[in-house]
Amino acid sequence: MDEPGRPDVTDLASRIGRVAAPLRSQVLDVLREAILTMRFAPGQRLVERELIDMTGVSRTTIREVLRELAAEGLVRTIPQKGAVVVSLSAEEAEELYELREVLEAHLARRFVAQAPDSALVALRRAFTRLEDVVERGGTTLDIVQAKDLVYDVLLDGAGNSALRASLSQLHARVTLLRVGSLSSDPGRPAQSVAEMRELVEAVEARDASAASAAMVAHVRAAARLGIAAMRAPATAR
Amino acid sequence: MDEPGRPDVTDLASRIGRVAAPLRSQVLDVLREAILTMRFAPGQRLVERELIDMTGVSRTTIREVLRELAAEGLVRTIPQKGAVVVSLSAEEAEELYELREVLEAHLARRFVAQAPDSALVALRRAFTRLEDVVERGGTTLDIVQAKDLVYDVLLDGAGNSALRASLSQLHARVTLLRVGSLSSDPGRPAQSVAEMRELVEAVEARDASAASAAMVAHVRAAARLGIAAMRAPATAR
DNA sequence: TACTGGACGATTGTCATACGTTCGGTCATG
DNA sequence: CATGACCGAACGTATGACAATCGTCCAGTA
Repeated sequence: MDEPGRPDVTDLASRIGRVAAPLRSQVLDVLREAILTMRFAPGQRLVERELIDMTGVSRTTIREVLRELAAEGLVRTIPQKGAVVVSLSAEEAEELYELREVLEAHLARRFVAQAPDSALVALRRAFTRLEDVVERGGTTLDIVQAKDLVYDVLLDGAGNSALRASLSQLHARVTLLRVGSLSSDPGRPAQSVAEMRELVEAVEARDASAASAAMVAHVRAAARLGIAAMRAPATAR
Repeated sequence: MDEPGRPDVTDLASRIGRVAAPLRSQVLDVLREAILTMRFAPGQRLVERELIDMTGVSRTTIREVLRELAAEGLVRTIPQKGAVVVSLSAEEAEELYELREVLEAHLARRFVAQAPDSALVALRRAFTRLEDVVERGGTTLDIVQAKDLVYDVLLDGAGNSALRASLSQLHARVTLLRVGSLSSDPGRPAQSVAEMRELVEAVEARDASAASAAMVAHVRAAARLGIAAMRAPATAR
């Protein structure tokens, strides 16, 4: 793949070409972020006019972004009423966690089966970072980010972009609960780290079944808390 | 479910409310259909102006639809160049089939585990229909539709809408190959039916493992042909 | 008082138009 | 033949407009 004597053109292209980031995608990122960090609460209406004032872009752009968010499953578009931030029912939450279980179990297997050694190193590094953040009591946001990084490494190593796409979408939707579940129980982050340690060690031992099992255990634990936390506060509907 | 003495309000609502089907969603359906039936070939550019002339709707609407198609993974939007019908590389095809394998194996298990008897009946009926269509040599489109019906029953019975959403998206993307793989080999449809018969019988025997295995076998067989067919004609890229 | 009916404002759905920017190809020129 | 200026096509974004719809408030009536 590499041509040693020549400068890496690909890298140049990615650096130069991207100065012109489509305005639309920037807005998309901002709004997605706002939803996932609960700056927009589930159930909240996203009125076009307000988004326009908020972002400074035209209605055209806003509307296109809302379509994308809808297709990603982060907002629901009610005819003649507009976009509303998705709020999950307990049932839907269970369904999502069930899917995560299946996909992440596969992710673990895939990673063990075919990740190069460099990916193992990266995984250990990302996990250590997660440990650090949790130990020194980072904010929920910090923890989530560190965790996302771990997943990122896993997805890279698994080398299946379709899996990445599906899981990313799933994670985004589950995140609408995860913030709640992580912050609800002070002991959860540490527990979560312990679960991931199981995973990392199984992976390093190249034990696919153990890794898969550890991942399933992790998702199940998250699911238990996530769903419990959601049944309790009775999110109106 | 039925209240014999009273008119069915739900039905009325679904009949009346839907007269005002958002124009946008109609266009979305039409374009999606056109892509999945290869009326738009993979790699083909979708020029906004042409779509406008073709559908009679405004550019605004067309663009919003294109955003949704992009988020669904059916078109790719190249900055400053516009929408292009996705064309899968052999690698991506393999990734998609791998995912299908995982998700459909789970689908089979879920169905066995929790589908009500009525779903079993529906499954048998849908499968019989598929048999019929294949036996009397229906068109590729007929076969695909009959098969989609089988999957629909399976997804209904599994009762996980998130799984349905993920698999639907996957199927849509795989369909960009499937038409080719089904029509390439005259014996394939019959073989495919045989594989599904395994599945149906395993399901009827309430044997989750067998059902899952049958499903995996089915997907693998489809994958083998689909990928082979795609490496052969060298789809330009 | 409670209910019906209608007016009104807010917001979405859709359209038409406009303009700067970028990409790709043509064509003249050295 | 290669280079660079030129030009048209198409996209990205913005603006303004108007009908249709939904929710709400208010007045009139039983």
